[in-house]
Amino acid sequence: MEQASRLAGTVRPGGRTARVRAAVLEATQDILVEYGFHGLTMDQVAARAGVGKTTVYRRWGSTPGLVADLMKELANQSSPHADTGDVERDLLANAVSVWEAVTDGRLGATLQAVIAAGTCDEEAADALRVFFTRRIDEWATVVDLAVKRGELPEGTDGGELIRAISAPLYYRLVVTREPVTRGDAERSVSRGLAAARAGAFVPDP
Amino acid sequence: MEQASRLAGTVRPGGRTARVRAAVLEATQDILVEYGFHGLTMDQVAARAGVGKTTVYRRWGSTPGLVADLMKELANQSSPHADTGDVERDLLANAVSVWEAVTDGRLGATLQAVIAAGTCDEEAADALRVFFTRRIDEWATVVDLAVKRGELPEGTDGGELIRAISAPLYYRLVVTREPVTRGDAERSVSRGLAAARAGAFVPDP
DNA sequence: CTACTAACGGGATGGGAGTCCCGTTAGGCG
DNA sequence: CGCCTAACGGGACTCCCATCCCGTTAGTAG
Repeated sequence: MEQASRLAGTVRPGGRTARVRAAVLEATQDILVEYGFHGLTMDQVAARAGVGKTTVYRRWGSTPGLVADLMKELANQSSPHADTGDVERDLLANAVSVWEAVTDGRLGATLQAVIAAGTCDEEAADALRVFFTRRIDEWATVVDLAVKRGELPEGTDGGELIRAISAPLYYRLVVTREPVTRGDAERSVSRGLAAARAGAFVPDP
Repeated sequence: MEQASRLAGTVRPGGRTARVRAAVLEATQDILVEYGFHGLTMDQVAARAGVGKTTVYRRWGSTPGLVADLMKELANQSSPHADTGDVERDLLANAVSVWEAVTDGRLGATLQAVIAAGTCDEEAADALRVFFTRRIDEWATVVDLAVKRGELPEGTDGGELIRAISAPLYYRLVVTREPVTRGDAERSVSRGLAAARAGAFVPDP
C-alpha cells in the first residue's frame, strides 16, 4: 500500500464515485455561472451537489482544483474540427465556434472562471494550457491542408494563424470587456487570412 | 450635508488621506503580485499598509473595489504613445510596451489580477474597459496619421488594428498561458500590418 | 492659532470556510 | 453471494475574515 491511493476515486471509479464527480462538477459550473470564480467555495459546492464536504476536499483539495478538473472534463467534450475543403469556411467555423462558446451564458462564464483561476493556481493554469494548445493543434490541421492545396503560402504556421484568429475574441471577452459579436469573429478571420496570404505566418529562415 | 460625504476621502483629500491611499494601493499590488487576486483580503491589505482595517472597508468596500482603484491609478501613470513618423516603428513601440508590461513581474501580475477581478465584479470590469479603451484610442492616432501619410489604406480602423496587435500577447498571457516573448510582439506587428496593408481593417460599406 | 469635524484606528463580535475524526455505505473481487 | 476496504458523510473544531462601535488624530477654514 506504500504510496498507492494518493488520489481518491482512482481505485473504484465506477458507480457512486462517478456520480459524485458528475454532481460536483455540475454544481461547480452552476456556481461559477452565478457568482464567478471568486464566489466559489468548497462549502457551497458540497451543499449544492448534495455531497459530503469532506469528499470534495479529499478529491479536489481546493477551488482551483475543482475548476481544473472541470476544464479537463470540458476538454473531453470538445467537438471535432470542420474540414470543408475551403480554408476560409473552415477558419470561419473555428471563429464562430469560439464566438458561440464565449457568448454562451454557461460556457462563457465557465471559461472566464477558468481563466481567473489560472491567474492564481498552477494546476488550473496547466489545465488551460493543455485545453487550448490541444484545440489549437486540432484546428491547425485545416491550415496545413489548405497549404497542401495551395490556398496559402508554403510554410504557413497553422497554430499561429488559429491563435491570431481566436485571440481578438478572448481579448474582448476578458481584457477590454467589450461585447463580442459574430461580426468580430468574421472580421478576425478575414484579417488573419489576409495576413496569411501575404506570407506573414511563414517563419523567417 | 444631505447626501454629501457618500465617499470618504473626498472632503479632505490632502495629507493623511492621500498617504493612506498610496499605502493601501501599494500593499494591494504587493499582495496581488505574491498571491494573486484570489489571495487578496481586506485584512491583509490593512495590515501590510499599516492602516486600520475599518479605513480600508470604509473607502474601498471590497477587494474588487481595491483592484478597480489600483487600475485607475495605473491609468493615470500611462505613458504617452510614440509617433516617429513610421507606422511600423510606432506599432512596434506599442507592441513592445505591451510585451514589457505583460512580462514585468509586478505589472504583469497586477494586470492578471485585474483581469481576474473583472470576471466577477462590475466595478473592476468597468475599470478594465476604461483603461484599455482609452489606451487603444491613444495609440489609434498613430494609425490615423499613417493613413494621412498614405502608408495605409484610406478608412483603416486604427482602434481595431491596435486591438489586433495587442490581442495575441494578452491571449498568450491569460488564455493559453504560454510564455510571451519579444518575438511574439514583433510577429504580431508584422501580421497586423500585413492585414492592414491588404485593406482588411477597412470597414465594409 | 484655534475650533470643528472629516477621517482614521483599535478592538470586540459573529459567521462562514477549511480541516479533522470516525462511523457508514457500497463497489468489486473471489 | 458475501467479504474487504475504498470512498463517502456527518458533525465538531478552529481560525480567519467581514462588520461594527466608539474613541482618537489631524486636515482645513476662519
